[in-house]
Amino acid sequence: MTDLGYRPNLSARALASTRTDVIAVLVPSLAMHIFTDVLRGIYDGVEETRFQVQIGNSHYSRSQEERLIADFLRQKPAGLVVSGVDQTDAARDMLAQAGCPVVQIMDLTEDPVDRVIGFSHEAAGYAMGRHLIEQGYRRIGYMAGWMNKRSSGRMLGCRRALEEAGIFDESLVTSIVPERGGDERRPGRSLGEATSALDGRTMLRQLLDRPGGCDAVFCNNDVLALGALFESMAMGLRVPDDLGIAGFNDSDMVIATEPGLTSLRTPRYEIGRRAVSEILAELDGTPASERVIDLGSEVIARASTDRSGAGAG
Amino acid sequence: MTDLGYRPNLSARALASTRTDVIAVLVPSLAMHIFTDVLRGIYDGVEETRFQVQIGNSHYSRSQEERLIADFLRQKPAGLVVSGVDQTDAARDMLAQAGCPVVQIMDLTEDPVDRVIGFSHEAAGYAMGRHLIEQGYRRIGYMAGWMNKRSSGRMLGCRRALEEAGIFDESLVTSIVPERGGDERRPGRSLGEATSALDGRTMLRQLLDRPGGCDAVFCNNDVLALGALFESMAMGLRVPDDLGIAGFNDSDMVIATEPGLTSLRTPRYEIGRRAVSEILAELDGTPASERVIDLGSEVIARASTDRSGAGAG
DNA sequence: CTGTTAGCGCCTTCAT
DNA sequence: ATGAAGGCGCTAACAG
Repeated sequence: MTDLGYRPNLSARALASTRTDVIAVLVPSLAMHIFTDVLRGIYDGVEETRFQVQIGNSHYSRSQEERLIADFLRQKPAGLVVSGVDQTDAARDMLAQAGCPVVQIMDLTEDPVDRVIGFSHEAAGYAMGRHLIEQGYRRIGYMAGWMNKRSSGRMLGCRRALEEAGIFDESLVTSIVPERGGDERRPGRSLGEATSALDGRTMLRQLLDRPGGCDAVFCNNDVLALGALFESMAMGLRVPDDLGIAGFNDSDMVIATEPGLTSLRTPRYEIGRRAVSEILAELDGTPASERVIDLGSEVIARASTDRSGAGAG
Repeated sequence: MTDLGYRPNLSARALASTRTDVIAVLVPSLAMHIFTDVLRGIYDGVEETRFQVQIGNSHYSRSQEERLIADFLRQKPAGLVVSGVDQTDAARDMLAQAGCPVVQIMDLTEDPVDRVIGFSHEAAGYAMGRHLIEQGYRRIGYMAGWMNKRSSGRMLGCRRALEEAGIFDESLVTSIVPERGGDERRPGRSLGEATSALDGRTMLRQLLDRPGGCDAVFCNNDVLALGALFESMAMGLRVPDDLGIAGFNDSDMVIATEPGLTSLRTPRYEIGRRAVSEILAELDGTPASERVIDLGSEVIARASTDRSGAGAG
């Protein structure tokens, strides 16, 4: 087998076939580690294939997302991956007409444009709510950096669990900025910028100051949880006895905290990986799976919410 | 001004002009937050321009990097950004013949292929070494997740500072895997995977077990430093009195620890941003700056290494 | 089934 | 200055 060194010209091929080998990926942020993990899965998925990945950053703005979709579609991508299921109607229409596989990721919906791969944020929030209740916490707060459809879903799930137990208290929900149409900007800093651990410290103090205080807090991400943990230490609160702390994402940084932080493991890498494999399968004409693919999530219980006496001090 | 809605066909344009609007970016890893920040700068830099970004992941392998460069060059990119300055000779040759602006980033060299934008890791390591010495530490350890040219540079800089002070001890250097030709794999996990805070805990224990122990540790990244901090707490060591801890990168997670973690702020976002603007300038025919652009770095001293008595307990 | 040929839509050159 | 035309290298349609 001699390699003649022939390398087809991609531009010519693209022009003649009106198709490129580009898989376009739209993420709402590059600052949040959560999407970095998805991208890792996507890049690993296209490795050793002829496909290239192009990323667009919508900065959590639906209008910008709409523009990016139009731009990307112009290049006749081989496939399109978009984050979330709450696109504008115009965006949805474009996606439906894309003429290539389209995968929505990181959330679920009964009615995907083409295919959706993710997990239920509502179920995830519910599971964490249940976990905290089962550990005996009764004044459970929710701390969100700022709201979007997915983080609201988590909160709603948690709220449902608390309501079922008759212990929901509206005043124990705090966030930096509420959701507002999907085009909001967070005052003082750019939207989509990662919340910092400092926010977690601030918000924990807010929650503890509310009438009745709180004995546990479900943080919207692990960085916030880390901040809450340090604030507890600074205030002399014992975790998990005086205060339970739970995070979200189960990022690598939290597995070594002291006490270990309970968190919600989400299948970020797998979602990226799977999104690519579904696109490749669809291009091959072998779209194996269902249109709605739920990869689930899992509460990883650690010492920060362990009141059984086994792991707690 | 009426918009006729004419949208040139990018493939045809690329074919006719033998040029694309793609800026190709090569990173060694997508798992390390450090490169995510660079990418943010790059994406912000191309926003509102006609340029697209394509990312290649070399997984810290020079041979894979070489292949990716060849692949990218085939598409006649508008510009090329590569991480580091230690490419293979073949890769350097290709880059020199690229026929487009080439920017090496994240390090410095006297002899860039075209242009280099970064900071001196040696100087950064030296500065941190000096800082720890000035705070009165004498048994200073260095903890690297695993080695590459840049992390070795930091270590060498720190070493030089310690040698100048006559307190360097070879046995106080620890890492998970040594550098070995740039194509190494870390046993047990894939190379380029982020070191976890657990590694920081393990390595701190190793360092403390060495004959003579250690009274400060410079960690190769903030996640390691976080692990070291928690391990100290678990062992009942007081930071910064019994043990000084310094990290590297000054990531958002460390600014809220208790005590605050001293770290080295690096211009990651700016490097990405600047790489793009240099490419655009060169394409415009207005290559303003010098070929070697040093964006510097800065020790951010916090309580974790503060022995002045002011901030320490 | 293999071999040939006409575009794909733009850029660039050359003539006007 | 403006306009006409060839060709970039490949794919796909078609003829043999």
